[in-house]
Order: sequence, then structure tokens, then C-alpha cells
Amino acid sequence: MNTTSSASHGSDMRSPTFDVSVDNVVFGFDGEDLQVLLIRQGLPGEDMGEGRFHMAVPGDLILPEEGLDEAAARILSNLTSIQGIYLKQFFTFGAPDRVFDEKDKEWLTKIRRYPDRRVVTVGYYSLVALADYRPKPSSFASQAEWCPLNKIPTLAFDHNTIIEAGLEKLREDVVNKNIIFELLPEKFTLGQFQRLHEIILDKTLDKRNFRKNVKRMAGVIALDEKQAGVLHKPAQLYTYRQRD
Amino acid sequence: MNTTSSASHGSDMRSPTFDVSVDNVVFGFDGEDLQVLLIRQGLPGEDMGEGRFHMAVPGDLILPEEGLDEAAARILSNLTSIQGIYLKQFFTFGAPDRVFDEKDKEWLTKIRRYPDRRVVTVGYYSLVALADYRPKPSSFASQAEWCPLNKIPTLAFDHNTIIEAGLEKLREDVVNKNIIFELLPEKFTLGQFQRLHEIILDKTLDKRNFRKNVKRMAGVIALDEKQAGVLHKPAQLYTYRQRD
DNA sequence: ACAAAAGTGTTGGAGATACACCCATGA
DNA sequence: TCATGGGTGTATCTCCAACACTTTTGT
Repeated sequence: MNTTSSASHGSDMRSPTFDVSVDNVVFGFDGEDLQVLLIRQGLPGEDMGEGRFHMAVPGDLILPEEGLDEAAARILSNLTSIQGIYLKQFFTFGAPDRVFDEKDKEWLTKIRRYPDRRVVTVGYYSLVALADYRPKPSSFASQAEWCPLNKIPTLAFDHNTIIEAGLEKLREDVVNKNIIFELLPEKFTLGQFQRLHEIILDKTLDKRNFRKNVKRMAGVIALDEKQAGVLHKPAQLYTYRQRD
Repeated sequence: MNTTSSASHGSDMRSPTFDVSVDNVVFGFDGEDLQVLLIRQGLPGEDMGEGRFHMAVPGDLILPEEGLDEAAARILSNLTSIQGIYLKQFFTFGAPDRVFDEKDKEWLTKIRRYPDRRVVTVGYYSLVALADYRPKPSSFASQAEWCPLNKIPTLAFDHNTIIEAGLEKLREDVVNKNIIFELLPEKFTLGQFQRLHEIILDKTLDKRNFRKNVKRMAGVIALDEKQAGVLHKPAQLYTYRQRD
């Protein structure tokens, strides 16, 4: 029987060496569209403006003494000065051929000490209410940009796959957990709320039925305040307060 | 602005070194109870019978050219000669202090080449229909044993946490995906089917309502066969066939 | 006045819940 | 004959889906 102790924890003397990274799919909702934060970088020491870019989701190797959640928060915070944002681990990508594109390999040669070392990356998604951060875009890294979900270009490594998987997980979580409010600004209209559902679930919802459901929802509170400056009937504003 | 390129993918020259492992929470259902596969190991070269054990979930370091799913399948297969079983990645555990117990550290000293190296482990759960494998326990490693869910002892490392998280994920998946049949033998009774639901969801279900739901379920087919040798009215047997 | 989104009820059907007794078998 | 789990139907209620018109604001 093939039951040597090599199958049980840690009994093997081989010592493969890996890097572990975190990649963070940051979703932002601006009241209209769902966007994803992308990083556009030139090679270090080269002119950013001359055409050759590396586009990816924000990510980095984790530090020797750092937890995974911690790393995800650090990366996001370094890049955007956004803090206290909802972060969730959703999947770990460890295919041995994750980096197969020649351009990606070349890139790593210039940027990593051990460019050939295999990297296992832990995927996170983050949720940001863009209205609360967009007004001060200067606080964002100049190389960071929001990109609408349906216009994502081809990215480095397996990052298109990672975004796809993150979106899939977001869909699941929106129906099963109470996370959608993380994408909404503090004050929001029911129109925005419904639009957000429609984008994430990728289907249209009935307005009256949707509003009935919202009324049944705990934590959604109507404010004494309406929209202003819109070219149509101003909407009632709502807010969300977690119930004790 | 704290937006140096250190926040973006791979631009950091540090090179932490990690091991990456897979730990596999194997759930088995025998028609009565839900069980978890545990590994009991003596130190290599020591007598297994003399008291000092290391108990854990099956796991191992991944090989340099091996994918994560592949590693999970290899570990399970080495240990139990079970193959073709449902495997699912559910969470990655990377806390820097995952190994804090002195006994665990001592264990690693004896078993690992680099015992102090930080290990990030990818958690999988597997589903096994015990009736299809239990009859031939000799095919199992002698150190592997099934342990009822509610009698799990204190395990090595963070393995109690891992089992807890795996169970939690299993609960979610049972309601959202079609995976519960992976735990059922090819032929099963509605009583077993209901009991399995009750164990996993940790609540009692109404028999008549449950059976109504099963009738509505696609893929559950009544066989021309009944239980035999039971000391009560023999139950109709059913099977599950994935619909095209 | 017009354009644009906000806001508002009813009905029919499907699924969920609650509930109690008889049946077939082996010992 | 007894103990054990197997097997069955009905009534109620809640949730979901379908559907169209009026209101308020800015231009």
C-alpha cells in the first residue's frame, strides 16, 4: 500500500522555495458603474510615458512577519491611502505555470531578485464606496486608475482570471452575506442601490419588488434628506446602520 | 504621498522564503455520522506505541512543479488510495504565528529541513462516501483514522481551526451548490439523505417536507430496490445521476 | 412643455412550515 | 408482540414575480 509517511504533514525532507504574494481586486462603485482598480507601471528607471506598460491588479509579496490580511491592507493603503476598507480573501492561485507570458517573465527579471521563483498568490477582493474617495483623486497613486468592469484590458500574469474569480465570489457573497453596503456611500438613493445589485448580479430587477425587499431589510434607514441638483424628481436618501 | 512603487506587484527586492503546504479536511459520511480523517504519527524512528503522538489533518508541502489541486489529490491518494474524490480549496491560512506550540516546533525540528521556515497552507476539504471505502479499511494507512466530528481531539498547529473553517465552508456549499451527493454512497435511503443534511446544517428537518423537496430535486432517482437485513421496514433505495 | 428618474399596490402562484398516524421488518 | 425507522397529505402563510401610471424637479 502506498502509505508511507510522505503523505502526512511535514514528513518530507524536500524544501521547495516559494514566494507568497497577495493580489487585491479592488471594486469601487460610483453610483453608476462598478470599477476595478488597476496599476499601470513603467519599468523602474524608464520613462513612464513611452509606451511600454505593465498593467495589473495591486499586489505584492508578503513580508516575513506579516499576516495575509495585513498584507492586503498594507498594499491597498500604500497605494491609495484608503484604509478601514472591507477586505476578503477569496481564492489562492498556485498553478506552476501562472507566469507563462514572455513579457511577464522579462518584467520579473527586472523587478525581482529571484525572478524564476514560483509565486503562490492569495487573492483578495476589497470594496470601496467611490463617492467617499473619488473627490480627492490626488490622494491616489498617479499610476492607479479605476477601470470599468466591462473595459478591463489584458493584464499581466493571470490577473484577468483573478478579477473574474473575484467578481464571481463577490456575486456569491452579495446574495449570501451583508456586504453590499460596503460599496455604497454613506448616503445613497434606492436607485443607486438597485443599480448596484443589477450590475453585480448581471440582471435587471423590478423596481417595485426591489423596494419592497428593501423595506423588509433591517438596517436600511430613510433619512430626512433628499437629493438636490438633479434634473429629475429628487430621491429620498437612505443610510445603512448595522443593527446591534 | 506614500505611493512609491513598493505597493505594486513584485517591485520589492526583499525575498522572503516560504514553504507552501496543503492541508486537507476529509469528510466522510457512513450513513450515521459525519467523520473527519485524522493522521496519527509517531516520530520517525520511534516506536509508535509508546505514547507520544502528533495528530493532524493530512497535509504536506507542495512539490516544486505541482499545482495546488494536484497536491491535495496526491496527499489524499498516497494516504488512503482514494481517488477521484471531490476536492475543494476553501481558505488559505498564513498567520505568521500559525505554529506557536512548543510541541509542534519540536516536531518540525525533527521532520523538516528548515523547521523555522514560515509555512503558508492552503486548506482543502474533500468529500468521501464512506460506505464505498470503509468495507476495505486495510487500504487505509494504519495511522489514518476516521474520527466523528464531535469528538475531534486537540490537533497540531492550527488544525482545529482549519477543520472548523472547512466545516463552515461545507455548510455554505451544501446549501448553494450540488455537492452533498459526494458524501452519499451510490445507493442511499432518504433517511440517510435527511440525516446527512441534519448533521451538516445542524438542525432537524421535517421528514415529510424534506421528502417533498427531494421529489422536486432533479437527479434523484428511485431504484427498483429496497434495503435488506434491517430491523425495521426496509427503505426504498435511491441514487443520484447528474442531469446533462 | 418636456425629459428624466422617483415613487407607489395588487394579484396569482410557488414554496415553506406545521402537523399525526399507519406500515413492514427482524428479533 | 414489540421496537425501529419508513412512508404518506393537507392547510396556512410567506415570499416571489408580473405589471403601469403619477410625481417632482431642472432646463
